[in-house]
Amino acid sequence: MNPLIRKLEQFVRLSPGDRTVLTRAAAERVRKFAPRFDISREGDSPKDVHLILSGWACRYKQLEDGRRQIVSFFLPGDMCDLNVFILKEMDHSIGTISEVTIADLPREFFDEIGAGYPRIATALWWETLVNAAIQREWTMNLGQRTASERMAHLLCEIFFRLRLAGLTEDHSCEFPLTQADLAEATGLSKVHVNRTLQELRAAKLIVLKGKALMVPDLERLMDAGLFNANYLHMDREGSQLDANE
Amino acid sequence: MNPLIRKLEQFVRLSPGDRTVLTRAAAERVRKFAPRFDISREGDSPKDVHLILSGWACRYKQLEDGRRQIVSFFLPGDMCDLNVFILKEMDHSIGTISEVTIADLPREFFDEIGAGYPRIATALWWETLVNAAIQREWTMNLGQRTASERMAHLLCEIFFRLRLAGLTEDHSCEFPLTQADLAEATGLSKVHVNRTLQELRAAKLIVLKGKALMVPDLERLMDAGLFNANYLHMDREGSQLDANE
DNA sequence: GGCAAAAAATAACATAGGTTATTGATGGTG
DNA sequence: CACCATCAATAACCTATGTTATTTTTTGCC
Repeated sequence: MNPLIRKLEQFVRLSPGDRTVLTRAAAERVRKFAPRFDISREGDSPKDVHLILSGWACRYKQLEDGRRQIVSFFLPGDMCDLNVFILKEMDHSIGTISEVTIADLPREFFDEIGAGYPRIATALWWETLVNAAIQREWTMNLGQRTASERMAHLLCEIFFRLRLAGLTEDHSCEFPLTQADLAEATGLSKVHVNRTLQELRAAKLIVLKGKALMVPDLERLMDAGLFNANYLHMDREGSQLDANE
Repeated sequence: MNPLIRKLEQFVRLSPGDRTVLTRAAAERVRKFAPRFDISREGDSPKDVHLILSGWACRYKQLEDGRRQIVSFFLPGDMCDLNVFILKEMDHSIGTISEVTIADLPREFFDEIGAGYPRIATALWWETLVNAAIQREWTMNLGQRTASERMAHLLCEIFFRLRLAGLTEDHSCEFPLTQADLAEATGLSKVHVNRTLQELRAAKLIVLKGKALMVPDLERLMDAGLFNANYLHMDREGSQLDANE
């Protein structure tokens, strides 16, 4: 099932018609990319909005001297900025981590949504606002948290987001990031990422091996990362009303 | 003149009618706040979109143990997230730096814009996308730049943004931030902010005294901060077309 | 125009995390 | 199934930035 629909339904109730439109859009113009491939580069002219159907990707920025920062991850069901196409150039690059399938959503798709699908429009605004909140939380993460807090926080975030898209199984999830990726995302060195992961393992907070992550006790990992899920805004619109139904 | 209009006009051409609507909206429901006052707090239910008419404010987040991070600055002409009111709670606080005047823009204002003011709608999307890009750049800043690069970068960003809103004068601008504010924004300690500013002063990159900043040579400060203004997307929509007019 | 509070400056010392280098484990592929 | 490449682990050493404390300067205010 389409992870975007799954995710948006956590926030709004979609009608069968809403679901059809989203399913159709995600089926046209599908592209597949190998791992470690750039889908688009800083300076490119943005054309479509990309929707991740499967696999993990990231946005990153690079300084002239080569320093690289991953500024966000794209997990299945995530979309890059709505309306990007009004900008002249991309200010960052988008690259795959694992093998990735995307659907390119053209301008017209969003016109259609705006005109006739108010629930989807609201859900997409929610997505946009949550993405902004995530980016703020990363700022907090890099600015204030220590290495192990930061790592724990990032792992919590990924786990929550995957769960929302229906991609976790009990205490586990897929985890295709290398320690080098984690270093670029956390602003730590590779060596220190390694030390930090050992620390989290020693504290029995994570089991990370191969391309799989297990979180035996999410509450404890959240505490270790000073993680508060508020910023993911995982509560259904008007859920007060639902309670009265 | 309204700094929002001034800013948006850098991106789209507004009609007299557009300007009237914006001017009117900025004149209703105006509130004034003392320096160092919280306009809204994490956990509050967002009601209106705030537009800064004058003064400086910031968004910040705080950990239970008191560590605080300023995640963005609001300068005159800036707005907080469009459509915030669809979320149940704020995930951050908004506080003033200097004395601040804001206009509260209600939901209905945005309905009106969506229905009848396409140029303003586009301009507001542009604002939203630029704000997202700024937040990504802060992530980069905190993750990869050294203390002095980071400080130089932040000062460049502020200077560019003020200039866009028509609030610089030649090489100078108002600068109400304390070193403690700069520390919270850059993720550095107060002491190190002090050292870093001295360094920039010694290199004749800035003259910072009282509540005023002077940047004798912006190019050199940009180099010191590895600052590339791309992410501010300060190019007019369809400027290719304009060239043919 | 003098006083209290805030802000900035300076100093001495401490440490989290970075750097460079080497080795060991995994895994994809011809 | 053997080889090369990538990834992870470990070690020794280094430095940018943090911490705590004190002093000086600036600012706002009665």
